Amino acid sequence: MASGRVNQKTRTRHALLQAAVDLVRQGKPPSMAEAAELALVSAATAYRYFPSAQALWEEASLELTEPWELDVIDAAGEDPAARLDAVVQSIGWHMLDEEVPYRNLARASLERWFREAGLPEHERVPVREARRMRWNAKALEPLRDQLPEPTIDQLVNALALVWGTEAVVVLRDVCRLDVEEAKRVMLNAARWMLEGALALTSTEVVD
Amino acid sequence: MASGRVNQKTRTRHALLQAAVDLVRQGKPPSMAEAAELALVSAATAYRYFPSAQALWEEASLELTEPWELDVIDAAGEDPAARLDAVVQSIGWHMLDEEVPYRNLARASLERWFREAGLPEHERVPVREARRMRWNAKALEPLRDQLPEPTIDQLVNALALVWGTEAVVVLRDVCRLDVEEAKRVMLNAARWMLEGALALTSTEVVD
DNA sequence: ATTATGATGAGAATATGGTCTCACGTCAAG
DNA sequence: CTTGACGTGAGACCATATTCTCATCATAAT
Repeated sequence: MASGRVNQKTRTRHALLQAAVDLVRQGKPPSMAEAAELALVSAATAYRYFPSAQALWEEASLELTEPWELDVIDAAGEDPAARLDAVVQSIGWHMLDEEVPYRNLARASLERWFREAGLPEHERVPVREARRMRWNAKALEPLRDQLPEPTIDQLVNALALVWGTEAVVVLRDVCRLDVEEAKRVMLNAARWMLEGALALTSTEVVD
Repeated sequence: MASGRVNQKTRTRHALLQAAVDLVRQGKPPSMAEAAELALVSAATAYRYFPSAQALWEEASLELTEPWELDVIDAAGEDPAARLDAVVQSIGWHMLDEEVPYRNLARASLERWFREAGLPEHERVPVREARRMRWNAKALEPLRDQLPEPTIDQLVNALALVWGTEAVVVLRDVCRLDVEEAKRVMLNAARWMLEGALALTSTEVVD
């Protein structure tokens, strides 16, 4: 027996998570009290399942994230540009359509940096698992024999600048674009970045 | 008479700000109490000058920001690439060297977005004054007659993705690069973006 | 130097986020 | 069906951030 009363526990957990998901959707700030109330659970119990409102919000946001499959890329063919387009148009654009949860994740990781800033190197949580990098790498696979290894690595990193949560924040808050304009810029930025890398690769690179 | 006792007030204000600046430099989390103590001022007084610890920290971070002059750009000559390099190498790289205050500003503006998310359109603070855009626009001025207006606008926005606070966060946290690698990628990303825009401008643009 | 104005300090008061305690009721193994 | 382990609720409790109150003291104008 794992430990009696498994159903009860998963039920409460789901109720809490679901409540948090609803609140996140509404852009509400993290609040254990509010989530607990909505989940018809006492605050004390809520804290037994999630260490803090932040944590709950973060998990709820993750819940609102699409579980993209790497297939989209291969489905786009062998042309790196087309593959990159596919990534940006599916994931990148989706982020622009669903800003809130992604902003939550961005905030969470930023906050974590400050919290752990002064701490010893060990005793740190695996901050972010950069899914983004995998997508970029996968999209650029066909370039393996056209570009030198280090250039590809740099390009993968550079593309991480162009689409993703932070890009959403930049395009919306800094550039003050509406969602449609932001999508256009994001896509063009990705295309330009790739094209530029291909064009400049022979000449100057690095500082 | 503006309102007696002006000196006294500016003195306390400066003391507080200076204390906060020191604490920000050390990466300390916002704390009115700590800043007040360091400034030899009571907490109550501190709150008379700044509405919250967050606000004080934000202003202190702004203080640690370099007051860059647009001159750097013209000094780089007429070549857009060189002008862009100048911007990235001065401002962008500086941000990588002085992460803390910039991260503070990023966090502050992100938090503000959430705080004001549910609010009526009016009653909002002018969130961010995008200095970044001005720099990019200025750097690209020589392109005025080579590229169509809308393309330049898009490029200005796209470049905002490549260098700036959010770019610092991406390169350091998501890509997990050390400062030197991050500098190289940031510079190359900017160069690629420009080159790509020049190369693709005639063919496909926008979605 | 005197004084009225207004800045300040100390600490009480409030709000909020999170922890702890313990009595209660329920689920599941027997 | 019984029963004991275990999840839960209610509220006390603590810590921190911000506000309030009022007495005190410094400063600028006289």
